[in-house]
Amino acid sequence: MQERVQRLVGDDTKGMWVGTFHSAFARLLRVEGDKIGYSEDFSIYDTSDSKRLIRQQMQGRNLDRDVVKPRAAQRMISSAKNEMIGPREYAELARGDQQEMVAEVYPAYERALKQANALDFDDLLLKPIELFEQHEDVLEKYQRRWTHVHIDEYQDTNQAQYVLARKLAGRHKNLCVVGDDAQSIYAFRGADITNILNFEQDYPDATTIRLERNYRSTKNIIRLADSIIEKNDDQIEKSLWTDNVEGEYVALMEALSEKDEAQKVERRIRDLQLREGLEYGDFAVLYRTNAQSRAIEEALRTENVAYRVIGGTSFYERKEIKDVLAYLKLLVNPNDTASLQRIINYPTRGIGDKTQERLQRYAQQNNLSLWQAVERVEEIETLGTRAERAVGTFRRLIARYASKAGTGSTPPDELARDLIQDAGLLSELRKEHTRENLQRWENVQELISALAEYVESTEEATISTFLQEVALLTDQDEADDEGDKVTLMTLHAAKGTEYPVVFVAGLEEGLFPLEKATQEKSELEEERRLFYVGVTRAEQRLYLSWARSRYRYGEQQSNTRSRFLEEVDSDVVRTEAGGELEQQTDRFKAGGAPDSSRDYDEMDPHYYRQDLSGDGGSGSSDDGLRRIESTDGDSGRRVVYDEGRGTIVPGARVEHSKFGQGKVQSVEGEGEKATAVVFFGSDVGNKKLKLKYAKLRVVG
DNA sequence: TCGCATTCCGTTTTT
DNA sequence: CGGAATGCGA
Repeated sequence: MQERVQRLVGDDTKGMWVGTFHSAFARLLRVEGDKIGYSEDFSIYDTSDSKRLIRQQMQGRNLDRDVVKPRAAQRMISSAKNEMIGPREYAELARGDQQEMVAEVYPAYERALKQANALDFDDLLLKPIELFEQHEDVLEKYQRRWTHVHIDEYQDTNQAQYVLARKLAGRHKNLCVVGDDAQSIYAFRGADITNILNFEQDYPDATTIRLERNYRSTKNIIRLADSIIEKNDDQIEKSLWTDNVEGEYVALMEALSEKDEAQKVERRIRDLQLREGLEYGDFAVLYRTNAQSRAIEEALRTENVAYRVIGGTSFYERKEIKDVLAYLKLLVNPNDTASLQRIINYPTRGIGDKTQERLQRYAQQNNLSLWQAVERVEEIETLGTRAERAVGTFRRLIARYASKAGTGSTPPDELARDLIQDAGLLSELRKEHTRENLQRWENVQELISALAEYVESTEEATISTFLQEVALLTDQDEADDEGDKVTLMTLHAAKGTEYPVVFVAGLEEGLFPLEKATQEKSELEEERRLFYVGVTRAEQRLYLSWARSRYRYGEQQSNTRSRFLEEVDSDVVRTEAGGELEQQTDRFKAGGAPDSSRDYDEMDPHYYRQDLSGDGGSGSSDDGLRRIESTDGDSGRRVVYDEGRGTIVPGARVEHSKFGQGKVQSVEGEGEKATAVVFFGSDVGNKKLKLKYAKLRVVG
């Protein structure tokens, strides 16, 4: 992309910039932030830093965490910011306990951020708007510098990005956006599809060019994609076409468990690689949630198939990395309270909860940042001598390195290495010789190397710029790791990529679409667009897979296959055996279908007598119920199928005293805790029932 | 204050 | 299941 843009613009790339909104405006704020009260060394807070700050504000004000948890509060505040609703306006709009409490925390959170000289992700867009509004001249400067503005994936822009684009393009009116409403998958984080839908109204002179020819995929894949997206009511009419070949059928793979699914994927990859001469780099495995990567990784690892995982707990999200980063942030920006709290007592140095509380109280009372309180330990009367000494030692450690960093005489990587050594971080990791600790230690070394490399390769590199860049790394940045490897990622991370062979795994009700997203039409349609995004990543071959059972929350859960599979054009799909896809178009109608026993027959407990992993066994228990057990391979987890309640299985038709007849969608837990999700027709919808209480009668 | 044990709790998806 | 938050004894 960057290359292509460069070719368009020519060699004179002065003033040109390619990247995300966030990193563009973070850099802009570095230069211009002082005009609205931020020094260039501001910290960038990720979601967990924000959460930490919010939790603290709630504690400070004695707010009941049962009403709103910090995590929820963080999300609510973030959404508000995405819609450009400030604390004052929020307070006016707040309705109900939760929102009213958030209304109380929101302004305090904003003050805390300010005091920490920190910006959260949302601020990186909001503050530039503030800046442009208060300083016309700055806006003008950038309008002149960036005479043309191009925005890709415009369907994923939010309100703030919309305003920024409008402002920047305000002078030259050279704005070009590319987007596809069918690929809008970020509504949950404030992306506003109306930005793209109303573009022609907002810019009446705009020319619209429809891109309806697909150069990527085979006819079969496009037919499948079309059949998916046409189920959405909310969309712009398009007719896609391609000159590409018909191609292979789309294959549907059915597995017994997530492990089985992973193995099937792995075998298929190796098979294609050998027979079709494909490389590992030609394959992508896509899934709905990051947790699903584990099973697939395991299968690939056992067979020595090289792979890379995009996203998930990425390198920079690991605890040990965040710890080191927190030390570095503190050097650069001592008022960064979230970072200070993170490491003030890690490794433990005698500054426990009580001492921290007292520091905090002192800071609040004297309107100081936490670090400023640390600097004045001697004045804090509530502290004993032992605590005072511990805090003093810590203060001197940080101050020593901060001044070293200030003079710039020591190379940043060397400074960082010495600091974490002195702070005891390295010896903490060497304390116990476990494999995990060794890995963590290596990760820390890798971070330092990354810092060294960054300093080497970047003009005017400082620790501060490094930290700001690192905070904004995206999944896509991780992707260009070289090497011939299978790529594993979430469907969200797959946006904008393409691969000869694509697997979309985990097509099960409750997982994809996610249970939570099935109630609201708009959310279900977003899930469907996500499915659309997934299948349109494929160039040559597409595999869809689902597993009859899957571990979730450490419990085994049985599943029915995703409703999306019942919706697709079955003419282009074949099962693994080469058979046609049998769809159950009526499965969501409650009235009872002629073939409704089909699922049930397949779910007969005997079905599971087939050994899942090679070393299973069976047994019986003493409660009078016959059970079939198998031990699930290396995990040693016991899989128990309870024949006593046996008939309540996915697919079974049941009757409830209040809701009437319905169809079991999934069953979770066992014994006392067993629950089932039952669909009672479109009026009632899905209900989650405890089998212990809900007396379900099996009918038919 | 620390360290261990126990309980609790959750999963979307991400800049 | 696994990580984080809480509780308790030393």
